[in-house]
Amino acid sequence: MENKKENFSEWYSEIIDLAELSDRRYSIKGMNIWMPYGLKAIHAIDGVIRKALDSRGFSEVSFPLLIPRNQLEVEFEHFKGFEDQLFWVTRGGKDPLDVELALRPTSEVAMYPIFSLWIRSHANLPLKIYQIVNTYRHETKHTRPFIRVREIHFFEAHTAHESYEDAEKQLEEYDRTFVDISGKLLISYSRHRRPDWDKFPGARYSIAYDAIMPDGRVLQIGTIHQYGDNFSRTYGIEFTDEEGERKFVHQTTYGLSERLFAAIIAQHGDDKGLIFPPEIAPVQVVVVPIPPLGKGSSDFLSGVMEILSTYRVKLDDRDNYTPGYKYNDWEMRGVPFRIEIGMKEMQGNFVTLSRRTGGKRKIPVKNLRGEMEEEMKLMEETLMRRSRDFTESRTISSNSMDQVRDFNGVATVYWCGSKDCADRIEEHTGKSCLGEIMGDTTTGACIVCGKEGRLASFARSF
RNA sequence: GGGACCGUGGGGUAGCUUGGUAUCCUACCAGCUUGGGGUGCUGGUAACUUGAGUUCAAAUCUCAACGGUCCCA
Repeated sequence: MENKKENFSEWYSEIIDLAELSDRRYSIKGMNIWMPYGLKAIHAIDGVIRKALDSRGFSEVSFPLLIPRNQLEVEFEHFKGFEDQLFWVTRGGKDPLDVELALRPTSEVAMYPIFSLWIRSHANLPLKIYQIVNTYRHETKHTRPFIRVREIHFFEAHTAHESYEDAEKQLEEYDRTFVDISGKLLISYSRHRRPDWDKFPGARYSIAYDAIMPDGRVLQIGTIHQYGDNFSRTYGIEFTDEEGERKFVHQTTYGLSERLFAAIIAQHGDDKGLIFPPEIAPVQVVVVPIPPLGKGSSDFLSGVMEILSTYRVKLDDRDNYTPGYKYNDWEMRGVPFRIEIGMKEMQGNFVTLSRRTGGKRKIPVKNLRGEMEEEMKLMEETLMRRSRDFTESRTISSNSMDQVRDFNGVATVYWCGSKDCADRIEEHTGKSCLGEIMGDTTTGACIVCGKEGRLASFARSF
């Protein structure tokens, strides 16, 4: 393996290749193949997201992929934001289409005309739906698996509310949702209110979740948007309130994507390869038999497999590979736990458990079920702590432009909020403005102009 | 948008300057061997992005297309 800290880019593409997460050899740039192992992982991530949303009253839907041009061009600001990245379907068979169809870059425009049919009265509100679908953006920049692709494995929640205040409360619920999700994926992140010039096209304002990667750059792994009534006025999404008055709904969205997977790979992996959080590991425990085993081995092995059957467990009984090869192979693939079973284990009626994060111990077979549960929890704690420590090590607060420039990571500074000052900082440091840090209430002198400002982050980003 | 570089078996590469037999590693297949941290040996399959040009002869030189990478805005 490449050294992860020294050359993240190479490490990243090498591990995706070796662990068989994604095949990049498809002939369209930025459109990769989900291989079985990678697909299992992203489906598990989907599962974590579904659980977090379903438990909060969201319902899953699925809208069509194609959006007619006329429907798209109605909301000008939104359209303009995506215009340069749209894929178009222009023909049906040999004949040109009367109305050209765009592949959704996101689904506001597909959904909202239908929202106006679904929503009649306050009794229909709040409307809370989500979908997990592919979206399409014609990226021209450097594409890389899970980070920048043209066919995106996308998650989007959409809500509609009676009032702006209700919509604001929804944003807080999204935050709690993301605490749940990131707590299972064990990734650390920070929250920023994106500057006005960088908000989602059509939004009142946008909040982003940013994760730091090993090379010090930042990856936006999630966004929440307050739309107010920007879209409902355009698409005529009205309801009758309790007083019989017609009003426009206030809307929000919440977007996540396969970039979560990228963050997991990046924040947990090491020089041996991947480390999967137990919750989403395609294989949680691998059992490696160590020959020669002798009599009774199949009973012993199947007994252990039975005890572990509540987990995603795999018995590696390939006989053309040595145990050492298998250790390295499964470690590279990020399996959290390995159980070794040889003659010694069979005679002593125990197993040897090895953690991907380091350390081995012997566990009597009769205690295995309970101990495994404990070990899973411990592993989660270890990975979460590592991820937080890592993020902390890549973050500084500073009041020196040179230090902001030279630090390889995220620098937080006081910033007055003006575009001019952000431009000055970006120019001097090569880092771009992520926006004000959410939840921080301190104030200080802007690093550029000296006026009162709030704490904001600057970093190179993907 | 501007510039630079690169396309050789599944992956990574040598060869290109000076035109002629395509190298090595890895992966894969078969067999034997081995097995508590990437066993070893033997044999085998498999490649010059595409098109045009120059030439007796092109991976190599020229032009174009397509694909990719990196840097700058």
